[in-house]
This record gives sequence, C-alpha cells and structure tokens, in this order.
Amino acid sequence: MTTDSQVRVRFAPSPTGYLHIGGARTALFNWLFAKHHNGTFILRIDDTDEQRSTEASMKEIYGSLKWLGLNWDEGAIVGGENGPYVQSERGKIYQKYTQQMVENGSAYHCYCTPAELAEIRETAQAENRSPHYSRRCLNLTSTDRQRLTDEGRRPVVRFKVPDKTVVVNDRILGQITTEAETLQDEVIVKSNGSPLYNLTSVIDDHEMTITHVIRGVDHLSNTPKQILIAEALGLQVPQFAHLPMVLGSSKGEKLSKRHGATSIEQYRQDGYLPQAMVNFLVRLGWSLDDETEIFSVDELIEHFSLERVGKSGSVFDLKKLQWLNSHYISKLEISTRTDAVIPFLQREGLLDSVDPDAKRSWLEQVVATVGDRLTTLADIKVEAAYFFTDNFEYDPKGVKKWLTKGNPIGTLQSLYDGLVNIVNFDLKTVEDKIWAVIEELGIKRVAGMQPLRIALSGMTGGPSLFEMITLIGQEKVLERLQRLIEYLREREDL
RNA sequence: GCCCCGUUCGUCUAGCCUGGUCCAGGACACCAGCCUUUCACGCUGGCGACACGGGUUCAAAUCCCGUACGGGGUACCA
Repeated sequence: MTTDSQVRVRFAPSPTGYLHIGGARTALFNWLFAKHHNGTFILRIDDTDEQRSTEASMKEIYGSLKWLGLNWDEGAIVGGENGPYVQSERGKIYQKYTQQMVENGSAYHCYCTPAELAEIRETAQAENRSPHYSRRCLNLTSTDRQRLTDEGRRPVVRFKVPDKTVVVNDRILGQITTEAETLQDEVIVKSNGSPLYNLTSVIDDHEMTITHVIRGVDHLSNTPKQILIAEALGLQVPQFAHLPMVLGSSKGEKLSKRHGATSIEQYRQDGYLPQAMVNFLVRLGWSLDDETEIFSVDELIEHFSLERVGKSGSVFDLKKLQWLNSHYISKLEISTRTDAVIPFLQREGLLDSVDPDAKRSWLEQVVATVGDRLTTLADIKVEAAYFFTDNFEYDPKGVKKWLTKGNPIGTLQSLYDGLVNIVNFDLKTVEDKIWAVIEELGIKRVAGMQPLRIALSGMTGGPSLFEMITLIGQEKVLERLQRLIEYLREREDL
C-alpha cells in the first residue's frame, strides 16, 4: 500500500433505481483504488434528475454498499468538509458557477423551444449536416432577450463549446482525442433553473477535490465536454479512468433482468455472501496475474491497480458467482455459517424466530453435517429442511429407483426393528446396527441405505446417513420409517 | 447517419506496451474417470480461442492499415 493520501475518488450514483451489478463494480473499483492509495472514498448522490430520483433508491444504494463492505469516508449520511453531498441540495453552488460562465462568455442563454430545436435538428439532418444546435441564441441583444421573456419564454443556459481539440489521457483506455466540432453547445441549466449532469459533475469534482474519476465507459463521451467546461471555469481537470461495460450475454447485450437478477439486493436475498460478490465483481475486468482467482479484501487492496483493468466488456457469469459463493460459504467457520443461515431458515418458517439460540448446538451440528452442499445460503432450505420438519415429499425418482424393486417394505421394517431397540442412540451404535441389519438381509449396502435415506429426508442425496440419523433423533427416525412403510403399503394397494 | 470505444477457449481472463520463451497459460462451465452408503466436495484427464484481410519483419496474438461485428454517445437523462 502506498501512502498517497492525496487520492480522492467518488462514486456518484443517480438514485433512479437500485444498485446494480455494474454500479457496484464501479463503486468497488473506486473503493479499492482509494484504499490502495490510502486515499478518500466519497459517496455523492447525483440526483439532478428530480423526475426519476427516489428516496427509496437512495436507501437501497446505501444498504447495498454497506452490505458489500464499501464504506465511504466522506459523503451522504456520513458528511464531511465538502458537503452537502447530495446534488439536489447544492443549487446555490451551481448557480454561482453558472453565473461565472455567463459572465465570462463561455455560456449563454437560449430561448429556443423544444419544438424549434426539433425543427433545427430536422433541417440539419435533411441537409446532411450534423444535428447540432444552430447557436441561434448565441448573440442575442438585451432587447431580444426582453422580447422573448415577455413572450413568456424561460431560457436554458448553453455551454459555448470552444473550437479546439480535447485530449483525454484515460488511465485505462489510453489517449482519446475529440474534435470540438463534433460537440454541440449543450444545455447545462434547464429552463426551470435546475442544472444538468455535465455541469454539476464538473463543479462537484472540483469542489470535492476529486483527483481521479473512475466510472463506466458509458460516460466516456461526456468526458471531453466536462473537460471543456472545467477549462472554461478555470478548474483543474482530474484524471479519468473508464471501466468497460458489464454485459448480460456474449452477444454484447447490456446486462438486464432478462439475464438474471441485476440488483445487488437481490443477490443478497438469494443467499450470496458479500465477499463472494466482491471477489466476483473485481474479476469483471480486473486480474492480478494468470492464475489467481480468490482474493481476500485485504489482498485486493494491496494489489489493485487501474493498470491491470482490461478494456473490453465482460459478461456476467452466474455460474462463476455460484462457484465463488460456495467456496466462501465452505470457508466460513461453522458458527459463522450458522449465523448466516439462520435468517434463511426463519424466512422459510423452518426455524422459530423467537429463540434460535435454544437449539444452537444442534443447529451448528446440522450446518456442519450439511457441509459444503450449499451454493447459496438459501440452499439450506432444500438441503436441510427435513431436519426441521416432518412435512417433506418423497422424491419420485428416488422412490422409483429404490422402493419399487425387491422388498423395500421388508428392508425398511428390518431397519426399524434394528433401530427401535437401541438404547444409546449414538453414531457408533447406530452405524454398527445398520450394517448388521443390512448384512443379515444379504443386500448391497446402497440397497439398504437409500431407502432409509428417502424415509428420513425424502431425497436420494445428502450428508452422511449416520450423522443424519443421530441428529434427527431416534423417535423421529422411527416415525419416519413407519410413515414410508405405510406410504408404500398404500401404493401397493392401488 | 455522424463521433468515440472495443474484439484471445461458451464465459472470466494471462500474454500485447518492451515481436521470438505461446502449435497460446489459468479459472468457471461442460464431458469422462477416480474416491464414496448417496449427493456434494476433492483429485486426474478431456474438450475448447488469438474476429477477418492486407502490410512491416528472418519472426506477429503481440507493431501498422483496412474490413466486419459489438458497444457507448449523439436529450431541458445520468
């Protein structure tokens, strides 16, 4: 870790929706960059679009960032010296800069109506010219302006694009050159007085002394505009780094709900661990070397660098996230894993939400027995439901395979008879007894074990049978054997 | 349309800047086998890529040009 405490980066979402995969990765890269350089990570809320911004989105974004462990040093909620950190509360600041731009001639009022603008665009296109604003209002006299105001028109403020070549030295993409003639005099303040993104972003990045702007490539084309605005205001320009897109399919489609869940909150609810999510997200565009896949947060902080971020978009691959998640779940200490799984059991109504501690040690044994069979925490439901409830179905395939040939009822009855008389219902005794019964029956081990497994869990797969038996307990084991025997008898009758 | 960006196994990527060590390495997925009371884990092996075409060079995944394809932008959205 270097000690360049000058590094100041920001994540500036617009609260128009939940925190999605792409946004989370942008936040993560900013956070890692800040931590690596011992710098400051700032959370700013870019809510200048008052139409689409919602309080609920803001809250969810905070929650998702915290869940991922991406705590911010400065910004919304936590405050700091450069606040407020919510753009809708910074109107006065933007007004000051806008006035400065109008006064120094780098911006001007435009009274054209949307209809007029559309017309200008159309004629331009018809004449095969670029559909840029015609600068019709650039040299309005004060009498012109008075007349238009009297007509009831409210002006927007447009940035007067200077005639020059803009060069961005992007930390990821390299040098990108843009000719100003390809840009138009865009609106920086709406007619209702509210400022627009490209203005506020430049101002706030300056006011908050942001040193590096790390954001998605979808902002690349905004960069030259923002540099020009910064220059018009005489502000220092931060360094830029544009992250490639996160895609939803190999066809290059943008990640959308069609490709699975896109919100971080959804993955949290689906039982993914934040450390798995972080590890997964960081590998979407970044790598350390040709072999390392698993990274702890500390390792990421130590090794992260913009130099090793790739240029091309990456496809979100759920299978890889699942692999990472099961890896991190199995790495959890049993006690921690138990804590993690409890809410999911409660959500399914399998565990009393009043006092899960009463069963703590048994619960931990169940979790230990289930072992590494969890891909997500939510899988605890399918993998362990039978420990908590008698109300489970028999897997039809299992029934067909193991309970239709030979003499399943006889086998189950023999196992019942063997288990019913055990006094010390412990692992060793149970195991010895079951082997003895199977040997006496003269059948293969599986032929005895699988029917028993189905009786106890309804499934053909799962943890060690003997551990299951002792955890379920003698009474219930016998009940369940009885239940399967009855079930099979009824089927025979049909 | 115009401007900008990108392109290595199905997917994430290493290699590209500083051309030869790459008939391209790892991981996920998939397939097979082993292990095993089942499932899973684990282990072993297999499948599988330099978008295309020119050029430069003794030599190109690596440098240059073009084409194709994909993406972003072209808003009183961010």
